[in-house]
Amino acid sequence: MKQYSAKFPAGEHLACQTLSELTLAHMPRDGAHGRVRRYRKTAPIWRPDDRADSIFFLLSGQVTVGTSDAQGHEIILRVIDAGEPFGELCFCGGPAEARQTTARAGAPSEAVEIDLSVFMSYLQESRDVLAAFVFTFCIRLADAERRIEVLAHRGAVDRLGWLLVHLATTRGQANAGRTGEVAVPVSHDELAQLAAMSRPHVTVTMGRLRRRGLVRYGRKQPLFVDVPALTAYLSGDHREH
Amino acid sequence: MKQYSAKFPAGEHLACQTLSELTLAHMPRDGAHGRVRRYRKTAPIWRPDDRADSIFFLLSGQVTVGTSDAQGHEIILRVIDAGEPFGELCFCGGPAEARQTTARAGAPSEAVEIDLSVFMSYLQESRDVLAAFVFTFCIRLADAERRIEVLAHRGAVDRLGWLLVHLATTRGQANAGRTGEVAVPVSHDELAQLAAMSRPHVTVTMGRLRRRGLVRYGRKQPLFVDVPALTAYLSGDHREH
DNA sequence: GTTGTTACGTTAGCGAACTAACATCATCTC
DNA sequence: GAGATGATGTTAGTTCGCTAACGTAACAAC
Repeated sequence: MKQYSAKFPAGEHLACQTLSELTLAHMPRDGAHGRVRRYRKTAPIWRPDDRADSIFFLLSGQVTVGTSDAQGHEIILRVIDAGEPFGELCFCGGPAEARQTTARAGAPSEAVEIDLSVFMSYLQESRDVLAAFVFTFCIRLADAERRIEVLAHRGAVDRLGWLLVHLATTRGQANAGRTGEVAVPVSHDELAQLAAMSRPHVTVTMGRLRRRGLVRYGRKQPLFVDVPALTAYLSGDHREH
Repeated sequence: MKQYSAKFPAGEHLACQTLSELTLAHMPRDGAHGRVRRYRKTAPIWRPDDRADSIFFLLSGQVTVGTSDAQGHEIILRVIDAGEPFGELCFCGGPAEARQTTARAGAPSEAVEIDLSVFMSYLQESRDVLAAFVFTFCIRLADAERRIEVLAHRGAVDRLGWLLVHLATTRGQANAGRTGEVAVPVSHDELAQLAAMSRPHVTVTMGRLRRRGLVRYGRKQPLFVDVPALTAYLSGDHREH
């Protein structure tokens, strides 16, 4: 549960030394019966019309799942990091359904593809695997609902600000620098696709947050988010003057 | 799987006479050990700071789960209809976490509340119950990602239009009238909270869709959505003139 | 070391959506 | 039926964010 360790500390959980996210380690013989595939950067892994009849585990690299609207705007639904499963929504649709989305390698990547029917038979064999699958779904649903919450904010400062808080708590890594600061490796373009705004407006809005000292970044420096300060700023009435 | 019957016809699914959404019928002795609670319209069921240490099943009525931002805008994350479980995100957070959201009765409602620890022991007892739980999560994750997709559209016509398509395929009931038309019982105010726009602008935008014959409604008549026509309109380049 | 590439930075002008306020229509309550 | 309530309809004026275009900084390839 690496990406959620900040929000869901293992120690506080119910009774769950067994509760963990689904990984390739849950598959028998380390994923035998799966096909290992390699993808170049920007290469598509599935397309909207492809059949949803398999589930993937990302071995290395990064994958984004998203769609694009009629005007050609690409939007990111979810980012997958190494070790995580993706394409898992085939579970409730069945192999006759289409993916509807596009998955694309955001960096050179390797993934194992397992047929849905094979995967389902794995699920039958162990309650632990099934429980891990539930846990993964639960975390992703919580994540998706937070994204809905973020996107529901009108106003660029709020939407982008809450997005940064969300990213910092899920994908960020604590920084050796000032306390509260978290490094978030993300480009303005990716932020635009996550916050559903234009890239130039992301730059303008980020500049506004930077001038207030809520984030820190530069042409060479990666992005640092001061989560407590940003949260306080967004929660308060920052509409004055 | 009532609300998804249109999208996920049972016949086409893998091997799943057993695959169904989690309902109170999956709980032993029809939910003994659960507390039945009654709520008046608009009464809160949980608040953001409440502990997430129980799961609910809605017996009758309707519940909305949502949040409100710093400006006081209420936004709806999800709508729960009779028979469905809610508050299930406690599963991955554990009982020490807060709900973060607000659940509110949208109509006079009855619900069964089951302690998380009791519920977890129910999950241990049957693989079918666990599988149903996975299925419910999977459907809700798919639903949440479609909501993200909807909210990522800029422009009121697109956002509201795709929201109506989404609602029609999930909550709508086929109409005896023209084919393709689906009745969707929803107010402009609720649409505003779902699409993250102001209520007046919803009315203006709905009027625009009505003039084009894509939806049909009136002061007394409920809302009918012409799904194929609306989908075609939104998919095409309707930017001309 | 010039060129291509990628990401961040900036601006002008325009169209879109919000706020705030009020009008209309139907239903419910007494 | 006289209000009260709640939902839809409408508008004026202002703010906001988009498009489109271009500028700048860092880096890689050769």
